Amino acid sequence: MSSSGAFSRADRLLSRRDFQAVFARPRRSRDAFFTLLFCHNELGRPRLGLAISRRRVPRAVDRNRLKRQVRESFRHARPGLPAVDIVVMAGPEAAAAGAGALRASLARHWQRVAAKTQSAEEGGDRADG
RNA sequence: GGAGCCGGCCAGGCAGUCGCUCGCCGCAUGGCGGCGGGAGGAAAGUCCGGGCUCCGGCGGACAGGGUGCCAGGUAACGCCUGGGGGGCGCGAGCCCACGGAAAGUGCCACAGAAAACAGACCGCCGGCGCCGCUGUGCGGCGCAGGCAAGGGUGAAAAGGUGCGGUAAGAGCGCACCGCGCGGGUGGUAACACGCCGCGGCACGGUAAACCCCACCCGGAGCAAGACCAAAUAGGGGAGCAGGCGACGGGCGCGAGCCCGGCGCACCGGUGUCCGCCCGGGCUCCCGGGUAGGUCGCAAGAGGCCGCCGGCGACGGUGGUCCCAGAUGAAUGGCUGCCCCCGACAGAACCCGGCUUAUCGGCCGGCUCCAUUU
RNA sequence: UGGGGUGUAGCCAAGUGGUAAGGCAGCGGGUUUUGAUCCCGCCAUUCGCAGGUUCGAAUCCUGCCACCCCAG
Repeated sequence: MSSSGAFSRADRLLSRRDFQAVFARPRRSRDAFFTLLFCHNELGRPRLGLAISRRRVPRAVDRNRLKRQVRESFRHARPGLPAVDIVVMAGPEAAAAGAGALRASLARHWQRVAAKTQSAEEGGDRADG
C-alpha cells in the first residue's frame, strides 16, 4: 500500500476475467498512439492491463518497448489516478513514435481518465451508456 | 603506404536515482530489508538434426520421404573437417545438388535435308545420254550413282589438328592430342599416372523427368505430458458382438443344450501387411469441470583455463564456475558526463547446425602492388 | 509459441517443361434514332521476389517475402 513508486503484480490486471470486465463496460480515451479502456473497480486503487496486439505492432522489440513506456508512465502517474481498471491498447503509429511523444500522450490520457471518472462520480450515477 | 583474402572477438561506457523479476539470507510469515543474477549473435525464419514426453513393446516386408565424389568428426544432421575432381582469380584464396544415361522408359518445341540403329537441301565428284560453243576441251540440262570435306539451321549435327591418300572424299592410312576397354603401380578410398596392351572410335543431352544403386527415416508435439482439489473414475442412453474349432465333464431316447479351460478370430501407436510378446468386450451419444494451481522449467551433448592425441573437425583428461527463467508475460525509466553518437533486433521446453538481417570497431595470420634502407 | 495453406491483369481464375486459356470489369470501334443486347479489337502481367537445373521455367529445385487458417 506504500504509495511510493512501486508497481507490483497487485497493480496489474492478471486474469481473463479482469480484462472482460473492462471490455464489457468501457469508457474510452483515444489518440493516434493509444486507446485506453477503463472502468471503476472496488479495490480503491488503479490497475493496469496491457493489450498490445501483434497485428498493430508487428515487431516484438517495439511491443516490448511500448509496454515498458506505458508501465513506467503509469507507475509515475499512479498516485493521481482514481480506482479504475485501465486497459491500454496501441495503434499502428505508436511503434514509430519517440519516447518523448509517447510520454506526453500517456500523460494526457491519465489526466482524461481522472477527469472523466471524477465527473461521473460527482454527477452521482447519472446512468448513461 | 595502398589494394585484398582468411579466422576469431565486441555489440557504447561510467555515475546517481526510481522501478520489475528470480534465487539466497534475515526480520517473524506473505509485508519489508540486505546481497547476488537478469536477452542474442542472430534470441529471427522454422529449413534440417537430436534430446525430452505421449501414442503398449520388439522385429520384418512393401509403400512413402530424404541424402548423394571419398574418408573422417558427431547424440545426430541436409552440418563441420581433411582429401579428390571441376571452375574462377596474378596471388592469399574462393565457388560447385559432384552417384548411375553400355538396366529400361519418356522427352528434345521452332528452325533444319536430317535430332539418335543418322541423314543428303545447297554442294563436291567422275560416268552415261542429249544440246550449245572457236577444234581431243568447256558449259548447260537430264539419268543412275559415289561422298560426307564445305555452306546453311539449331542449345545440340556423331572426335580435333596436320600429312598422306583419292574421281571427289572419308580414321581410309599415319603422327600427336582426345576417347573407350583391359591390366599394372601409388593411395584406406574418391582418384591419379609423361606406365603397358588392345580398339580406329563404338557410346548426343536430360535423372532439380520416371527410374536404378547405396545409405538413412514410425507418428505427433511442452498448447507434449504428469500431478493436486468433490475430481477420473464412474452415471444415463443407443448400437454391434457375445462367434468358430477340437477336447473333457454334465443333462437328454435323440436333434441338441449347459459348464470348463485351451486354440483361432476380433480390438489396442504409423500408409498397408505379417510374425512374436503383452493387455483387453468394442464403438458412439448425452449431461456435469477446466483463461485454477503445481511440476515439466533450466546443471547442460554447459562455459572458461591447462595438458595429452590428431594436419584438422574433434576426442580424452585435470581444475574451476553456476551463467535469464517470465506466464495478461520481468530484464526498464529519468538525470549528468565522455566518445568514433550506438546497426539488426527481444528468450517462452532445451540443445547442434543452416539460412536471412546487421552501424561500426578490435585482434591475429596471409597475398599482391608500390616505396625506403 | 507450435502446426498447416495460398500467391497468375483491377476482380474471379485455368494452365504442372515449348507463344500464359477463359470470364467479369474497363477502354476504343461497329450495329441501333438513343440505350440495352450483340459483334470486333485492346490489356508491354520480369506469373510474389532472388538464385539455380534445362537449349528452354508460371511449371522442377533452393533461399527469402507477403497474406490467410487452425490449436489454450
